[in-house]
Amino acid sequence: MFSIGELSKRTKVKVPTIRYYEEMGLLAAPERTEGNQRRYDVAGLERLSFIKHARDLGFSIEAISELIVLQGHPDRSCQAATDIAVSQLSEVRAKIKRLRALEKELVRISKGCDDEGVSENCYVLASLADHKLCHHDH
Amino acid sequence: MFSIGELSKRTKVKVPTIRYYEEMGLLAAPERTEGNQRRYDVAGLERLSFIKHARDLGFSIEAISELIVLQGHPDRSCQAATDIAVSQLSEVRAKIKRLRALEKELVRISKGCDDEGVSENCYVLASLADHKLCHHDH
DNA sequence: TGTAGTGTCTCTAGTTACTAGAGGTTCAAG
DNA sequence: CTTGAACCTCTAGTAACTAGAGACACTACA
Repeated sequence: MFSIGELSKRTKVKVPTIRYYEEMGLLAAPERTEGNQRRYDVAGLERLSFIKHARDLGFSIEAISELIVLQGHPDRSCQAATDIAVSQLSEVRAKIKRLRALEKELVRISKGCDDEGVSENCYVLASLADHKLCHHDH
Repeated sequence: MFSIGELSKRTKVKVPTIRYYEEMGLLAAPERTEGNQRRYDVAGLERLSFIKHARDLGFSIEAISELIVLQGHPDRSCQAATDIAVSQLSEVRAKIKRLRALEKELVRISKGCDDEGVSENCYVLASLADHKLCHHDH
C-alpha cells in the first residue's frame, strides 16, 4: 500500500494530477486510511502507469477512458483498441504535416532580415501582415 | 466601414473570436454605430489579418502582442521580431521531433495485433500497460 | 411605415488537462 | 508528545477560444 506521494514518485505523475484523474473517473477511488488519506495497491499503480504512458503518447483523457473500458472486455477489445491507436496515429501524422509547413514558412520569414540586410522594413512583420508574401499554404 | 460579420467573412476569423481579440487588447476597439454595433475600417481589417496570419503560424496571443508593439517602433523592431520568429521556429521543431517519436511508437503498437494475429492478448493494450515494451523514448 | 428575419450586443459558462493556492488535518519520526 | 512534511478539500486560474441566453439593431420588402 502506498500513499499518493509515493505513487506520484513511482509514476512521475504529480499528486494533484492523480487526484484529477480520480475525479475524471480514469482512476478508481482507492481505499482510505482512518484519517481519510488515499492508500493505493499494485493495481492502482499499474493503472496509473497505463494512463501516464498513454498520455505521453498523446492520447486524450477520453480515448484513455475508452481503452480502459476495453481492458475489461477481452473479446473484441483488440480491434477496437487498435482502431483508437490508429486514429491517434493519423492525428499525430496530420500534426506533423502541418508543423512541417509552418517550419518552412518560419525559416523563410526569419531569414528575411538577415539575408537582405533590410533594417527599416522588417521582413518578419511584413510577411505576417501580408499573406501574399507566403510561399506555402497554412 | 464594415460590420463585425463582414470582417469575419473577409478574414475568416469567427465573430466571437474577433470580440475576444478586442477584449485581449490585440485589436483596438472600433467605432460604434448609434445602436452600439462595431464598425471597422481598413486599418482594423489589416490588423486582424495580421493576427490571423500569425495565429495560423502558431504564434501565441502574447507573442502577437509583442509583435504588434514592435510594429509601432520601426527602430530595433526587426531584430526583436526576428527573435520572436526564431523562437517560434525552434518550438515548432521541438514539437515535430517529439511527434515523430510518437509516430514511430504508435506505428509499432498499432501493427502488433495484425502482424502476429494475437487476439486474446491485445498488443495495443499490453504496450500501453508496460513501458518496457517500447522501443523508443517518449 | 410596419414587420420579419437576420445580425449584433453583453454576459456567463464550458472546453482540455491540468496547476496553484488557501486553510485545515494526519501521519511518521525522533 | 511534538514537529514538520505530507495530505485533505475546495476554489480559481491557465490558453484560446466556443456556445448559449436574452435583448436590441439593422435591412429589405410590402
